[in-house]
Amino acid sequence: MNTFAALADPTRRRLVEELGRGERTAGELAALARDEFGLSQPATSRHLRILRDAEVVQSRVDGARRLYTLEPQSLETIDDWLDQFRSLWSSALAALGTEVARGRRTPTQDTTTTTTNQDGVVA
Amino acid sequence: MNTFAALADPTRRRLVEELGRGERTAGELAALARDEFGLSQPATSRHLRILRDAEVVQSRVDGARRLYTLEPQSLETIDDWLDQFRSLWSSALAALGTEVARGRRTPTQDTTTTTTNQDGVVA
DNA sequence: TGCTTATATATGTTATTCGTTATATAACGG
DNA sequence: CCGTTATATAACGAATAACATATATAAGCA
Repeated sequence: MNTFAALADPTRRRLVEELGRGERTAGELAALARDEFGLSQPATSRHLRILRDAEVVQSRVDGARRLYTLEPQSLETIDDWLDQFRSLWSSALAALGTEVARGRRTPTQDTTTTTTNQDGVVA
Repeated sequence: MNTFAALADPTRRRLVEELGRGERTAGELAALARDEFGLSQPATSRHLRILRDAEVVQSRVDGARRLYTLEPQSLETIDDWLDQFRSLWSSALAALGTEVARGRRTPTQDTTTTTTNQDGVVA
């Protein structure tokens, strides 16, 4: 789960967003990072290396260029990690669950036959 | 989107996972980090501060204890960010999209009336 | 071949991160 | 009140991160 660290940097997230729209050359990505963040070409190259090492992106050679593509599986890993928390916000019961977990004794409305991950809630 | 940085550390992810199961005291979390990572109490306290600053967790005072709870909205932010990429893996067409984006001329099977984010695919 | 373009790596600097030990703060129990 | 418990902060060092400038590598082209 090195992926989180790779995405911890705003520049890298921006590069990943761009690659979400399709394949890009290193030069196109460097231009983007220069325009939006004022970064030098080597700086972007370093960011791309970090993304490559984390397998968030992949590159292939095309003559003198390097073409980068997103590796969606890496993002899916994060999505999978989030699964264990999704019940805490995705259902209508999320707010209730939060209330109860924080010690409220009288939730707004009674709810039977439900489960959440938070303590103090019916399991 | 400071959240990614907060979750970049494995110890902090573990603490968040634990808090996903319900409210915990700082001491319980410190014990967990000590047992699983060999960390000192101050080290865990620092991790908790980082999670607090990033609003991934919240704490409240209970006598001499601090009770920590997860702030699920922060995780939802990540989930929302992932939305723009989800089509790249969630559908059966994801693999096909990848193929085409990478320059394959003859996908395994024809698919009409679909859209993906990747270049070279029907929009 | 030799200049130019495209991209990566090297180097040095500064800022940040993460850990430890030591210490402060505040509540608790006798 | 005092010792103990619970937790945070201070101080410091080692490792890492991120940037710029300079340079290497290799392809493209006249």
